[in-house]
Amino acid sequence: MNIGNVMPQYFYARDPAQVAMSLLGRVLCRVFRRTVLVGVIVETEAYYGRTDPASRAYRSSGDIAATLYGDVGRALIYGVHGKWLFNVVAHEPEGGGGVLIRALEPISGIEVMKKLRGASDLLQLTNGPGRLAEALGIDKSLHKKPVYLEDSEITIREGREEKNIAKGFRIGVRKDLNIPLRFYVKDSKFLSVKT
DNA sequence: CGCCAGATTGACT
DNA sequence: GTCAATCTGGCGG
Repeated sequence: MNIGNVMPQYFYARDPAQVAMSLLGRVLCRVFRRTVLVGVIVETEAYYGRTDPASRAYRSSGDIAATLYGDVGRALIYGVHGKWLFNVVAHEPEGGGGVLIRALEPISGIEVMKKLRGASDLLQLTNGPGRLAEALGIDKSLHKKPVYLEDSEITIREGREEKNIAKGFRIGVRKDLNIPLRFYVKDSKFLSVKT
């Protein structure tokens, strides 16, 4: 598979929902101790800024909120329930927001992913935000790193443009907005929840 | 400084 | 179906 060049920074300078949709079929590429770990993005969620009750920027002015309103195309690593979640900052010039990567289809470096996860089932390696972070060795040390630079430890690449897209409401969110902000590749076997 | 909730997961009844 | 481990930021004392 041709994983292509990195997506340029301006790719992320749009409405988070647009970016979340456009990221499906793209490739997440992580360089971890000389090994390249690669997966195709099959599930994403969009989050907004202060107007979104589910967003960490809803009522905070800390580092995470500042990052959500800062440079687009940077990783936002956030810990919940002891797991790390991987997001990319994406928003229009005057706004704030980001995209949560929720599931991948493993492509390369699968043996290393299995070792990092302590699991052997291919379908269970990267089918959830906490799981894919563990499988790719993602932790807070990648916080704020650009994903649009060729020599970055973590990058997002062209891959392909996915057309078979389905929508739904966000997973695990207590106070969701009234619009569907979860996007996934219909019929993928690697989703975080079955629908 | 202590307490609590949360964009989760895996083990167990 | 239930439940608790585990980590960070926000908020009250």
